[in-house]
Amino acid sequence: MSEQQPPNRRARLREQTTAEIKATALELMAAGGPDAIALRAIAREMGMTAGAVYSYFATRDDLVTTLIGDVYTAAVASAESARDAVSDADPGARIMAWALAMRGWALENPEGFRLVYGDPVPGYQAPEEGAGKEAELRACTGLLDLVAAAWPTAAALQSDSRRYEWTDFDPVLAAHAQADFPGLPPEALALTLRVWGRMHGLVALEIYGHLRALAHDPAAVYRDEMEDLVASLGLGAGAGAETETETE
Amino acid sequence: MSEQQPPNRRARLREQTTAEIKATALELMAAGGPDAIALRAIAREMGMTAGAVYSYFATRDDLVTTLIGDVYTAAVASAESARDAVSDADPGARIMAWALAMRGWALENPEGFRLVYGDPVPGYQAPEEGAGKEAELRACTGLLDLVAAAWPTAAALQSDSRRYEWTDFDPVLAAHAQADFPGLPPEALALTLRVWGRMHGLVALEIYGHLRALAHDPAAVYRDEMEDLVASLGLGAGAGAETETETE
DNA sequence: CCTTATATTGAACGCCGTGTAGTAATTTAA
DNA sequence: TTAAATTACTACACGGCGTTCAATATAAGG
Repeated sequence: MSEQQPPNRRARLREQTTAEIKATALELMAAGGPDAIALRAIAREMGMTAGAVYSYFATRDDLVTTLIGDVYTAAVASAESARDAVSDADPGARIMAWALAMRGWALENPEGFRLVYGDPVPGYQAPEEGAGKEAELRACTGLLDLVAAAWPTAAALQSDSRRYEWTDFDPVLAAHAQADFPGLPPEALALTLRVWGRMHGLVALEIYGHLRALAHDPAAVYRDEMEDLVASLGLGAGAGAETETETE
Repeated sequence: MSEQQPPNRRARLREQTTAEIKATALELMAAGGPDAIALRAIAREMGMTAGAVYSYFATRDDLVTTLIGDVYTAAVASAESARDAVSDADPGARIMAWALAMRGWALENPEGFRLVYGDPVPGYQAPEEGAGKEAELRACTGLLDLVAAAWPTAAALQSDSRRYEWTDFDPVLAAHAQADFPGLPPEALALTLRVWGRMHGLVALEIYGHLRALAHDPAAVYRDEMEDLVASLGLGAGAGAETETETE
């Protein structure tokens, strides 16, 4: 019970209660979907009144925004670590690792996926900036790293019918690309977004229940698709892809 | 005002009111998203009481299910007609037509897309069968037709690392494939689902606002991705792909 | 005409997010 | 230490939601 942090005891209690609110909200979400994130239910669960929550979050949407930032950040972090567990020498395997990590996270936290990539909650409007936006940018830069590593082999395989400019993209993302990968053309950024979409599509269909009724082993279909993606970048899947496929 | 149909005048009134409820629901949805589909709001708009709607739909979820069926069916029909407006002789262009029609529909009816492919409404659970399921199957068979037409050139480009059986897929879809395309292997069905996912991914990201902040011309990115898809099936985009790209 | 089925109303219940006034506790300043 | 200000919280109210139910009006069929 000895206080070690300089800040007030009050501030520590506040931080603790804030964390409990978020944790309770995530529990409710895991149990009943993003719609179950109700201030009254959270307060009830915590033995508080609904109004008390307003001392911590000005509105329910503020809480949801915070949760999106947390969940999204955790998802991206897990994808990053999965990717970095594979050697730089095998860019194809690194892409596979990222893709499988993202799908694995989505299957383990389907409600989190809905929260981040769907309509989180009735009437919610995502803010222009914040932790969620940062996590999204971090996801894109993570993918950009992968695409940049593949670019030497992928460039020749791209159709050159359409040209892009750096100004076609988000300034922050474009600046990051130019700074970290000098010589990389803006077309690589377009390819990054396409890769993102390709990784996202099957997972979104699966999480929202459109795939499970049609295919008994969505994991195999997804793996096939990702192998085709890696091949389309002129890379081999490498030896790192020898993992399970029938798992759920 | 002369009755021509044998059914009761009452039955006709019922049908008419049912249609008005659905139309009002779609208006509300277009204005405020799927969450705006509220029985009380519909009734208010129609000068009724909320309870009266229960004579037509046993529950709000029943209404939503009906709407999903209608909207999904309309979307698939528009994709089919766009596809069939292109000659059989150019399978690649037919695929492009389908993809662009689906994306166009999604951009014109973003709330409809959310209704069909997202969480339509708090706590909604999609039924196992019904018009929505039929529309989904129709979408898949429509895509299967496209993939089957591409199979002669696409087969050789597929990785043969993974084999599928017909029993890996929905029985109805598998039966349709075997009946309509004798000689087509089950791997083509897996490819169909992968194509579906690839067409869906970027659109889903765009509709839910993840792409607009990052790329100023999502249409160009999507078109690139679809051209790559067509090429990956061993097809050329053909002459039919010469349409606008900067449009919104 | 009379009985039966159906459409509709109005009120109620229990959820929800949100605001407000008042109260108790803690922090800060004097 | 005491007084003032900030903060956390409760209790209550408002309007909206889906849903149920008893009562009532209307049309259908015999």
